Formats: sequence, structure tokens, C-alpha cells
Amino acid sequence: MLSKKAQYAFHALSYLVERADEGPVLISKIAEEKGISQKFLEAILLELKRGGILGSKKGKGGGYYLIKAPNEVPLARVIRLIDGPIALLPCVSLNYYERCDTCDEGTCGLHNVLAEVRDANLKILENKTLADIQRSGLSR
Amino acid sequence: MLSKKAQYAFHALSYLVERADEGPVLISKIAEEKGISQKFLEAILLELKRGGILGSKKGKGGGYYLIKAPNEVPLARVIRLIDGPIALLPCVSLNYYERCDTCDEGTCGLHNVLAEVRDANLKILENKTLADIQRSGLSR
DNA sequence: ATAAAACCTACTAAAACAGTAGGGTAAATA
DNA sequence: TATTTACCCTACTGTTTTAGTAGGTTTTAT
Repeated sequence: MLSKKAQYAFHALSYLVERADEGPVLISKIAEEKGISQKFLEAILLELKRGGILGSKKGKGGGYYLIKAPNEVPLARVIRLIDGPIALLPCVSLNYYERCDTCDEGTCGLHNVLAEVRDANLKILENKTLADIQRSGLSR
Repeated sequence: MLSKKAQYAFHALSYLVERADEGPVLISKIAEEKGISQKFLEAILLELKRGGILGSKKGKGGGYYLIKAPNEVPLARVIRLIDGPIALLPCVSLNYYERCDTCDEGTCGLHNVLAEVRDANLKILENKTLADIQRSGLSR
């Protein structure tokens, strides 16, 4: 399950894609428009900035903005940044790998199935981008 | 991510598949063999029983046993029983559906992508069964 | 300078996760 | 029928994660 944080991130990003040509957008504007607590959203946008997805400008006329084309930001990247691993177990994660102490990878049947699940997920989430969740819009 | 509980469930089930022809297996035996806290495992096996995956026998010579052929128990069923929804959001879940208050399903781009992800997951998890995680074994 | 806006640190309440503790109850065997 | 075996049930506990809140600091445009 995606966290609320990740959901908010997608809503905010979607909004920023819509307004991509209008310069920096205020946190308060996004929060209001999307019905998200402003303070909570602040933390989320900051993470997205640190993760290299957004840029920001301080002071008057400031705000947040995309620093890449929407079709260059895969959904997998956002999920990993906000929620962490996409795989069902650390021992099958590509980006957050941890050795499994309860199974011998390679001969573990569960491991193999979960790796298959991971690949199926990534095939979609690495190829679908912010541009793809835009179609007809994320409302609210 | 799968919970520890779900991982233990798979380990225990895998063990029961191996010993399917030996009659009821003791909780204590499984716990010891797989390195799981016995009391915690008790709760898990009980859930699997209530979920219609395992049977049990009390008293001397008692224990837990599979009540179906391994290839008749899809992994999805175990995951749903122990961890709940497989989908990334309630609004795209088949078994734990909840209406989404922040998007208009049908026109929501995120919804559509996540439904695609769900289908890809289920295609694997509904077709792979306990028999499939058996190959070369889940060791300890 | 001053106002506007992002930035940063710290705290908190509630829920979920991962167990523990301690008996109660049913079924076999003797 | 007595006793042991082994599952069944309720309640509690500590830790971590989630989902925020509060309040102050820094930067920038005017």
C-alpha cells in the first residue's frame, strides 16, 4: 500500500505538471487546491526537491516547480523516494537490497516468485511517468 | 512489503507441504525448525486455519496440516489473509475496495496505472501456489 | 528594511507491527 | 476416568511507522 505521503506527492506533482508553464507554485496554493495539510505538504515537497524531482525558489514570487519534463519522471522514482522499496521483501529489492537471513536466495522458491512480481511491477512503474497520470487528470 | 507474519506464514506452509504425508505437525516442531517464536507462530497458524488453508487436530498426536493440495493454494490467498490488500491503494483493490475521496476513478490517471499494476501482480500471485515456492525449498 | 516565501528542528498522537504471558479447552492414551 | 498433550483464546507490552503540528530561521524581491 502507498502511504498518504506518497499519494499527496502524486497529487502535488500532478498539479505542478498542469501548471508547468506558470513558474514557481506556492506550497499554500497546492495545499489548498488539493486539500492537503500545508505543513505536511511542505515536508513532502522538500523530499521531492532533495530527491531531484523538484526545484524551488525562496522569497517573494517563490514556490516549487518541476525540473524535468513530466515524461522523464517514472512513477517508480517517486514511490522509492517517498515510501522506499517497491519489492515485497528486502532480499528481492534492487534499490534497497538486504540479505535474507531466513532463506537461501537462488534456491528459495518464494524469492524467485517475488523477484518475478518485482519485475512485473517495475516494468510498469519504470515506464509510466508523471505524464501518464495526467490523462484526464487527478481531480480534487 | 510483506510483514514478518506473512513471511513466517510462508515458511510454515512450506514446511507443511514438505511433511504433507506425515500427518499433523506440531507447532513447536515448525517453530523450532524454522526459527520462529512459538507463541507468535500459534497465532499465525490459527489465522491460516480460520482462513481455510490449514486444518488442525488437538490432543496427543495432534498438530497442523494442509487441507488442500499445495497447487490449489495461490500465494495471493495467503497474502490477503495475513497482510490484507495486494493493491497499492484501496480504490484499486478487488478484495478490500474502498472508494477514493481524493480522485474521480475512471478519469484518474493514477488510478488507471495502479489498476494495471494490480493486474500484473495478481496474474502472478493468483497463479503461483504453495507448490511453486517449494522448488528446491525454502531453507532456514 | 520589510514582507513573503521556502527551510529546518523538534515534538506528538495514533495506529500498526512484532511479539509475550498465562491460562482454557478438547482429545487421546492409559 | 485421570492425565497428559497440544491446540485455542484473551489480554497485555514495547517498538516502529505514520501522519501530522508548532514554531522559529533563512533567503529573496520590492
